[in-house]
Amino acid sequence: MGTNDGRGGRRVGRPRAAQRPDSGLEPRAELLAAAAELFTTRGYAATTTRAVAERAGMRQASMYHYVSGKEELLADLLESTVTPSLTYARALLAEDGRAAEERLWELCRTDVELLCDGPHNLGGLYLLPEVRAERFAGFHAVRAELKDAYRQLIAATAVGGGLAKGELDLRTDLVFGLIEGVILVHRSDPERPVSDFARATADAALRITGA
Amino acid sequence: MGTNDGRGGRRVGRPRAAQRPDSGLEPRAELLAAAAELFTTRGYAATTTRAVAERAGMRQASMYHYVSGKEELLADLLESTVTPSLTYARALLAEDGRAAEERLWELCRTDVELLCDGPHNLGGLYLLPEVRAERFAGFHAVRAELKDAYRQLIAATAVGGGLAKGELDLRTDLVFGLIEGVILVHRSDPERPVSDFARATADAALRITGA
DNA sequence: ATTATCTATAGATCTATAGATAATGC
DNA sequence: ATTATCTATAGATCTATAGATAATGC
Repeated sequence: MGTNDGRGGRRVGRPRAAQRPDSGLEPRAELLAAAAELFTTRGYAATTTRAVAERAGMRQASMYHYVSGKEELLADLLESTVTPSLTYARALLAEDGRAAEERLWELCRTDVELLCDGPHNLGGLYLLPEVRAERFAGFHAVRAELKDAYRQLIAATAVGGGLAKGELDLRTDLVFGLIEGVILVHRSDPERPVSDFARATADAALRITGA
Repeated sequence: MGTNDGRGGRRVGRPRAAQRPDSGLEPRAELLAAAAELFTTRGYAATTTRAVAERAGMRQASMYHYVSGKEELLADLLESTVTPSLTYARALLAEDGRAAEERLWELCRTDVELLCDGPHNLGGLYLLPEVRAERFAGFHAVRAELKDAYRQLIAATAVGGGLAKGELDLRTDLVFGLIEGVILVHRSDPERPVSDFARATADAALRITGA
C-alpha cells in the first residue's frame, strides 16, 4: 500500500511541465482554488480555462482530466459556499431553548464571516450574473432554504410573531439583503477586520427586524 | 434646416439591413439600452459586440461608428446610473432647514427606486466584477462622493452627532451596504412593487443608524 | 459630397479532443 | 499496465478594420 498520491512523494503519471512548490492540495482542489480566485476577481466569463489550469499548476488540457469545464467548477464552488451556512442555520433552528433573537444574531454574524472570510472572497461568487442560469439550480435551492431559515427565526422573535405574512417576507428580504449586501461593502474595502464588522452587521439586522 | 434624423422621416446613409419598428431612440442610445439589458442579464464579458449591435438593430461593425467598443458602453452606463443619485444627494445636503433624518430617508428611498427601477435593472451593473477596473475610475469617484453624502447626513442626525469617526464610518457602510444589497433582493424577485419596497428599505436604513 | 450603414475578413483568441509521453505498479 | 500529464490542433468563435454601397444634401 501507499500510493503516496502527491504530497511530497513519488507520483504516478507524467510529471508536470512547470514544477512549482507543492500546494498540498489535490489537483481538483487546486483547480477549485484557482477558479475561486479568478472568478471572483475577473468574473466567470472573462476567466479562460487556460488561466484556471495554469494557476493550478497544470496545462490547459490537463484540466479536463478532473472536471468537465468551467461550469462544473462554478457549480461546485457555489454549493460549497452556501452549504455551511445552511448546516449552521438548521442547527440553530433546532435549538428550541435559546431565544430567537439570539439565534438570529448568531446566524447573521456567522454568515457575514463566511461570506467575507475564506481564501478569496468567495461571497463575490453570488454577484456573478451567470449564477442565475438554470445550471445552478442546486445552489438556488440551498440558498432558498437558507432564506427560509432566516424567515423562521424572524417569525419566532418577540416582534416577529405579530407580523402579517407580507410584512414578515419584507423584513426577511431586508435582513437577507443586508447580509448579502455586505459582500459589496467588503469588496470595496477588503482590509476591514471581518470579525467586528460581522458583529455590527448582526446588530444592524436585529434593528431592522424591530427587535 | 430639418435634417429629420431618424424618428419617422428620411434618413441620410445606407438603410439598415434588418428594418424594425422605429425605437424612437438615437442610434447611440439604442446601443446603450441594448448593452444595459445584456450586461445586466448575461454579464459584461459574456456579451459580444455582435449581440449588442444586433439588439440595437444594426450589424456588428456598425456599432463602431458610435462607440469605441464595449468598454465605452459600460463606462457610460455606470456614470449615468450613479450621477442622478449624486445630484439629488447634493440638493438634499443643501437643504439646511429640513431634519437630517428626513433627508436621509428621502435619499435612501430615492436611491432604491433608481437602482431597481429603470428599463433594465441598471443597478445590476454595480455587481459586475469588471467594474473594479481602473478604466471606471470616474464611476468610482462619483460613487465615493455619494457615499460621503450618506456619511454627512448620518452625522447630522440626532444620534449621529455623538458617534466617533470609526463608528460613523461603520454605520455609513452598513446603510450603504443595505441600499446596494437591495439590488440582489430585487434580482431574485423582480416582480415586487418597487415603491413600497423603497420606503421599507428607507425605514430599515434609519433603524440601522439608530434613529 | 457626405453620411450611415453594409459585407467581408484578418488576426487573435478559446474550448475540447486526439494522441504521445513519462512516470509508477506489478 | 495504468495513470497523469503533455503537445498539437481543429473548429468555433469574437473584435476591429478596410472598403463598398445606398441613402440624402446641395
